[in-house]
Amino acid sequence: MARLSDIIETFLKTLINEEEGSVEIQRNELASKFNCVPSQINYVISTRFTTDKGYYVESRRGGGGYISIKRINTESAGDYLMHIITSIGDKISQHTCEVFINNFVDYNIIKYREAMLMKAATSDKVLMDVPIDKRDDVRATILKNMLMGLTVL
Amino acid sequence: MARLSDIIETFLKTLINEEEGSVEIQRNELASKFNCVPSQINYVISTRFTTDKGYYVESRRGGGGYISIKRINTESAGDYLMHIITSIGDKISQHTCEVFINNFVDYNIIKYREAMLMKAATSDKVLMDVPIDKRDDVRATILKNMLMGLTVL
DNA sequence: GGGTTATAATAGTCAGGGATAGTCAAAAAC
DNA sequence: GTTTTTGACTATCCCTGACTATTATAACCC
Repeated sequence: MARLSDIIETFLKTLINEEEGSVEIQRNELASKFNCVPSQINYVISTRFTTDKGYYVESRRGGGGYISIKRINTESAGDYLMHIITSIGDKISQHTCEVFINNFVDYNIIKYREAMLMKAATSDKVLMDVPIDKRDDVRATILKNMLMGLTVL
Repeated sequence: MARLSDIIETFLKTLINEEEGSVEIQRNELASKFNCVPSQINYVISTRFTTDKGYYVESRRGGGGYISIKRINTESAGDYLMHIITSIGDKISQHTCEVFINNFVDYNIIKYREAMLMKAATSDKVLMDVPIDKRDDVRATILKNMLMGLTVL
């Protein structure tokens, strides 16, 4: 019962690693390789290869069309973190928060144990005593403050 | 006749033992195995597989959704951490919290960066939006949950 | 040849259906 | 009175397909 979208995601990420950061595909070709409708490729890309997750996607229609995916260069983790910090608004849901944290791990910005700490500090479970209308605010504050702490190092 | 929730609890714990610490289930499937409504699975998990009891739960909805339960590793530093966790009361001031964290670093339980994260997540600055009479409770919860996270592995 | 138009070859969008899991409060059981 | 059980309602995720948009190239006309 493996989800096809996950398989395609993994396939693309492997390709990106092999190609050192970028890959160019043809939508229909990839779709037929995985026996799915072409639009599922769009679905995978729009849910897994977003800017927030550190990817840059370009495409072109018509004859010789293509989709190219590039991993954003994260040489200076500090800059990337600052970018993320400023992009986080005043509120953030637990889910979105986890997505961010998982990405930091993917990009080797934080370690697994650090991710566990961050998730533990921003889970709904931990914020039970915070009024529900304030919960996402507190979470955003905690997350941003932890990230700020990392940029200092 | 034992209560159904207890039976399901035992079943899951047996599975976790067989699978060496973790198990992945489908909510509806498990519910139909025990002839109960799916939400009873949620009840069992939220009452028997809590962080306090040493479990870590993740899930995903939609096609191919699942619920995964992991038992927290209680070996090595885990025992010491568990001891600390139980010694922390329901409330803790920012100052006491920092003393704890500094000690963890001194005793090589956590690294410097991890300490930064923990302090960032438990500072008064970050808990501004939490009603003052709840602040020390939330801080204690966050601290304990972060420490629990470290015992997972 | 140069410009215009038709055709084929792509990719994008969006709304809907099905498959899960989550929440919450009432009812039932203990 | 507390814990367990239930079910209606909600939220989320994946997959599909019809319809649209864009691009390159071939065909056509002058």
